[in-house]
Amino acid sequence: MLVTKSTQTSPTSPGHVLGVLRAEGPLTRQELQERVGLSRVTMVERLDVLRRLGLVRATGHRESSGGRRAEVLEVNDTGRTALVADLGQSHATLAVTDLRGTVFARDDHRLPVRHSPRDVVPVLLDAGRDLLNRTGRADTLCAMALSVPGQIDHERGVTVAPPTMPDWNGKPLREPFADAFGVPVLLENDANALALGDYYAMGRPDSALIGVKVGTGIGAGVVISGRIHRGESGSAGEIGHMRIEGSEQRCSCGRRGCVAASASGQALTRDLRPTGVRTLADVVRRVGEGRGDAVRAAAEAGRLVGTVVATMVTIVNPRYVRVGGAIGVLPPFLEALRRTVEANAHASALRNLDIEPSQLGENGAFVGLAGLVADEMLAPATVDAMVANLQAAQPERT
Amino acid sequence: MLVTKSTQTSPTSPGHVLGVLRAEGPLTRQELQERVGLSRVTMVERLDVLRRLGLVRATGHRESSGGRRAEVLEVNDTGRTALVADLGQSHATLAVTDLRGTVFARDDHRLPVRHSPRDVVPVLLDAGRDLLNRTGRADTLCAMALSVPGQIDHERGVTVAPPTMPDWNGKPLREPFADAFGVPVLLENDANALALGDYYAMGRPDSALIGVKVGTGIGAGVVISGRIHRGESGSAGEIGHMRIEGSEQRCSCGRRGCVAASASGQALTRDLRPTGVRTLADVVRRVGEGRGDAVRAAAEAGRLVGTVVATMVTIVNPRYVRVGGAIGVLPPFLEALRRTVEANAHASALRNLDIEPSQLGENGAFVGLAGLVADEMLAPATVDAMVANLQAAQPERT
DNA sequence: GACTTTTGTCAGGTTGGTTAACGTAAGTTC
DNA sequence: GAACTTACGTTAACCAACCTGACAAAAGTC
Repeated sequence: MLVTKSTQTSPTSPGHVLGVLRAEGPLTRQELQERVGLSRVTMVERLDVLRRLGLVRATGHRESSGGRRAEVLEVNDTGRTALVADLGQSHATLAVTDLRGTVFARDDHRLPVRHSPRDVVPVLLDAGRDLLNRTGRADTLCAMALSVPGQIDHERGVTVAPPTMPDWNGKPLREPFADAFGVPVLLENDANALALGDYYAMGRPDSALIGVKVGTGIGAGVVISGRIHRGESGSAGEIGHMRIEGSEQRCSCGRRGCVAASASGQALTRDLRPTGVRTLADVVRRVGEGRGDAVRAAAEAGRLVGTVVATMVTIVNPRYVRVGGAIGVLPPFLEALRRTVEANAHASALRNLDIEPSQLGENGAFVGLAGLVADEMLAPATVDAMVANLQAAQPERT
Repeated sequence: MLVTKSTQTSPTSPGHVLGVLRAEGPLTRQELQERVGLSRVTMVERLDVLRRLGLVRATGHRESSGGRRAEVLEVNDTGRTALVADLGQSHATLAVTDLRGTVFARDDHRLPVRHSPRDVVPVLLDAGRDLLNRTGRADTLCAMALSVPGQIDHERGVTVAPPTMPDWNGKPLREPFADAFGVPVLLENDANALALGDYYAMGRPDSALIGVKVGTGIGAGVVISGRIHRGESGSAGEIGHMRIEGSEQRCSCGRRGCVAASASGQALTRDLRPTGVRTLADVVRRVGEGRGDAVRAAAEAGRLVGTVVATMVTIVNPRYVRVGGAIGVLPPFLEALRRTVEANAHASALRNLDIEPSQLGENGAFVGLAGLVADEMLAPATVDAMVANLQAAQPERT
């Protein structure tokens, strides 16, 4: 009898109460009442339901104002579990997290460069099951989220033309995982996931945030009003394969003159090959060691990406820019990018602008994906549906 | 007793019913019922209220399916009046419109290039009063909307640092008009107003739209989810004063190398001065006549703006680009812009892209401003407040 | 004229919230 | 420890909003 009827979410429903608590941070019952506009009696009922679902919890007390202290409530985002995975051109990383992005366990896999879903999916399924068992959190699993390079067709649940992963084009990605784990599967572009990670890590501000990822490839994600802007064909922010004027550099996507052909990790590896570089890790190491040719190459890449980011900043006028990826966080790259943005962007867009490296290191995508799961599972409509199911299961309680 | 209490808009309130009707187009009562989820009895009550407020009207009938024909209802966006004004560097145009953007009367004023609010505002007040009287629509006036070049501080209701209108910086713009006409005053950037005009003219699609305006200056507006994206300091889309690399052209804003310094109407007028051009109108005329030097200059400007628009398209991935302004609609400019975008933008962002000249000609900004007024006055919360006032005025009806 | 469909209205019932009152828990002040 | 204050939970009576069902009129078709 798990019929999830389409629940109409009213501005007084439990889901909405949870939404207010989620948006306005830890609150006492009284504060919640005022903000939602419910009576004390009804609020007790709402919170009772939410607590039975494990969605809210007490976190402490306000100071006494002469009597009993008020209990402070917050959304319980550590009780449910997400299985998240970050899939790249040469790696696949899984993690088990809670809805806040805390990583309980992770598992890194190296993959051949031209891997195919047939090889990789079974590996991910096994590794996911294993991770869930090891952490003992299999029973609280509520969703899975997966980040991949390239655009995603969210309606069909497939990746579209990932330039460097041709075998993945059009392959169904949701079904195998949904079938194996019995939970919904969310998909997101890798740069978008990273941008969301930094956004959530900032505490979900109202302001817009641009996340730039420069690793093997180049991508960006734009967070507006707390959500990734995806655009008409899901390619919003895919700045890697725009052309820069005057360049004829051949790109791995088949065209010429792309930004990624000159400024990506792949391009740097190629350009520094005469100096003995073989892998992206070599580039990173040499820049870290301060080797002149590597530093200059990173700075030039930062300048190139910076011209594009300057336009992004002028168009979107965000509060935050966060730069991640193996190349993106290198100081010479970031400094050149920052200087270029400051020289080229519209003056007033620079006034409240804050360009920093991504704060999250290796777990950036995981935090983003976990937040995506949280937004999905803690959305008013989802919560109200859970409440309806709960009450269908326990029709009368005496 | 016109106390407008802060009305909580429930998903069954009159305001919400109107919102559904507005979003889903003309509907019969039955169709509305299904979509809103109300019983017939209640829907009759809702529609009664909305009709008494003059907010819905019948527009015709469905074909009979064997019995009485169903009446088709739609939002009445012609009953209320907006006073809209478009303020530029050398002109001020007022119009009286309905909420759909139909222009009943307009009035053009030429202004000195370095005008100040002290001179212009009284002129606008007089002209506005006159227009309202002439059209006989003064009694249905519900709001005023004003578009100006430069950024707007929406909280304070002032323009911020309009580069070419220094006397307007920080001057209160809402108060004088609000006091004179006794209605709310909305402010919007001129390029944003034009973008909104084209957006509304397309029937408010779900897709994103970028509006580019190239007249005396250069600006752009980004419409996402039916709303202008304004950004952190209200300068989103202000592409005119970003720097293009390699240019040292002095700009009217005081800096060097701005896009507007090379590709705006002002820049074209300057560059073509040796050939006898004096005004922007001269440029337009000569391009229309096919004069080689003017055509080449327009095409080069289109190419320059196109490089920026290519980045915009890649970042935002919109469904529509609309190019307006005196220069923007010139075929050589538009063609060069289109070619540059198609050469430089991300391939998949080009797939569903539709680049056309702005459809609205001289009235573009008016349509945008009228739509802005409509969104404000027909918003659920506003409507519910009107209903509350109506019922406070007529407490019991027998 | 008989039938069908849409629209309006009345009346009674259900639901989901309200206020009011009481009781308990957990603090502070003297 | 007693008196007071504030927070929290529960019950009961109440009330407004919306629903269902029944009836009727209007406006079509066959």
